[in-house]
Amino acid sequence: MPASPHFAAIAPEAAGMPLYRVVKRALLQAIEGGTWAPGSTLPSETELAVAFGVSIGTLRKAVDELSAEHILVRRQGRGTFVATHSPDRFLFQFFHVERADGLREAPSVELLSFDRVKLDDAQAEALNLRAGDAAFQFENRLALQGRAVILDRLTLPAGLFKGLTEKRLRERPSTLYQLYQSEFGITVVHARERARAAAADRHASRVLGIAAGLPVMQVHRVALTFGDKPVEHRESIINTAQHEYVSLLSRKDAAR
Amino acid sequence: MPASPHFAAIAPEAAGMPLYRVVKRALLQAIEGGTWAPGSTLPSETELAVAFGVSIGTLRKAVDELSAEHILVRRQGRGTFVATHSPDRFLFQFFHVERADGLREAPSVELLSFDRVKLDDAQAEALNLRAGDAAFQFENRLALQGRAVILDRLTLPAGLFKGLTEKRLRERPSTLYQLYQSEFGITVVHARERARAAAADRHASRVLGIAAGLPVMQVHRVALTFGDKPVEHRESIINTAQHEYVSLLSRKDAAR
DNA sequence: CCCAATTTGTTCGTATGTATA
DNA sequence: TTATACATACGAACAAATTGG
Repeated sequence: MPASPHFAAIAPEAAGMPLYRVVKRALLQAIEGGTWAPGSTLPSETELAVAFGVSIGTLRKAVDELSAEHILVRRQGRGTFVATHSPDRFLFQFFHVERADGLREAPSVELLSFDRVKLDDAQAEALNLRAGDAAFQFENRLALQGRAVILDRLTLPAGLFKGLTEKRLRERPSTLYQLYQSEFGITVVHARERARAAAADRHASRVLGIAAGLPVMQVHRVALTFGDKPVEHRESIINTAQHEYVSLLSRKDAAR
Repeated sequence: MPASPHFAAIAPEAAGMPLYRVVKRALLQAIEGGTWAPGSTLPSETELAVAFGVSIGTLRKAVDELSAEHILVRRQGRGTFVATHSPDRFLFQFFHVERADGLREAPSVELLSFDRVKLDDAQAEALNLRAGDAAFQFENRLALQGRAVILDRLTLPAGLFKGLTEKRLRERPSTLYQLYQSEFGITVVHARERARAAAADRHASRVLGIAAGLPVMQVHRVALTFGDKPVEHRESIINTAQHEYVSLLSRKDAAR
C-alpha cells in the first residue's frame, strides 16, 4: 500500500463549506489527479481520517456521498476502492434499453465506421467546445438476442483521446468506458440524456433492418467526467418494436 | 403538538436488520397509517429517539434515508415534515418533458374525458390486479406555452379511489397527486416509466393537432405508493417536435 | 433590532458488530 | 485464529437556521 498521501491545506473556495465537503473535494481531486488509480484500494478510513485531520465520522460522510455517486465502492471487510467501468456497471448505470418483457441483457457491439471529423454546432455546444474543433466519430450497431436494436453515433473530442484509432477501438477487451478509463485516463461518472421520437432515415433503416420512416427513438446523450466536464456525445437510434427505453430506477439507490 | 406516539415492539421480520432500518420501517408505517398527516411536523429528533429508545444518530440515519426518498423533508431550524405533493415537486420529480432548449415549465391541464371501465390485461398486470376489475379512466391534454404537447390516459383502480367523479377531478385546486393524497389518502412516492416510439393514431393526432402517423413518444408509467404498491397507470403520448423527454438528473440528489 | 428557545446540521470520539483475507 | 476493514450504534457538544417575543 502506498504511503498516506499528504494533502494541501483547505482550499480558499471552501469558505463556509462543511468540513465533510472539503474532504470530499480533496478525495475527488486525488482520484481525478491519479493519486489512486481506478480499481485501487484507498487507505483505510482510519488512516484517511488521520491524514485529513478529521474524525472518522466526518471522513465517512464524505465517502458516503462519493459512494452514492458510484465514484467509490465500499466493501465491508475489504476496503474502499476507486470505481471501475465493468460491463455490469455499464449495463445498470448507462444502458437504458430492455426487452419489452423486462429482460435486461448486455448488447453485442459491432463497429460500423470510424472517422475524423470537425464538430458541428450542436455537437460543439454539447461538448463545450467550438464548432470546427477536431473530433473522432464512429458508429456502433448494438444487438440484443442477435437482433440489431440500436445505432449509436459517438463523437469524442480529439484533444482528449489523442492516439485513438479504429484498431484500438476494435480490439478493446471490455466496454468503451473501460477503454476511456484505462487508455486515456478519462473516467465517465455520469450521463445526461434527452429523447424524442423520429422517423428512421435511410441510413438507420439499413443498419437496423427496418423500413425507412418507421418511428424510432432518438436519444442524445452527453457523458461527463469529474466536475461535469463533457467527454462524449452520443446519438442513439433505437428500434422500439421489441424493446423499450427505461428511465433510471431511481429507487435502486435508496432501497439498496 | 400531539403526544409522542407509542410504538409497537420490534417486528418479527426485523431479524438481523440494522436498528436504523427497523426505525425506518416503523416511521414508514406511522406515516402510511396516518399517525402524521402529509404536511404535518414530526416530533423533534430528540423526542423521536427517546420514543424509539435509540440514539439520536440512529434516528437520524433512518430519517436520512426517508429524506433521500422524498418521503420526509427536513428543514434546519424548523423541523421534519411529511412530504406533500406541491406543483414544484410534481414538476421536478414526476414530469419529464422539457422544451428542446431546456426550459422546464409546469403544464396546463385540460380534462378531455372521464369513464368507468374494466381493466384490460396490460393495465391489470401493471396495477397488480385482475383483468376486468373496475377502474376509472380519463384523459388529459397537457399544454406548454399554450401548445398541446402531451396526451395522458390515466387508469385508477376503482377500489382505491372510491367516490372519484369527473366534477371532483375538474375542480381540484392543485396537482393530481395532491388530490390523491388529500382526498383519497394515497401518497405517490415513486414512478416507473418505459418509453417507445410510435406513430400517432387518429385520436392522438386530433388531440395534439398533428398529422396522423407522425412519430411520437409513448410512455407507460406506473405510479407507486409505499411498499411499491401500484396505484396509477398512465400512458402518455408526447409530441416531441418542439419538446424532449428528459431522464432523471440522477445528479441532483447527490450534488444537492 | 436583538434575544432566547427550538430544531436540524455538523463534528467529534468511542465501542462493538460483521465480513474478509 | 487473527488481523484488518467497513458497518452500526451510542452520546455529547457546538453551529446554523428559524421563530416568536
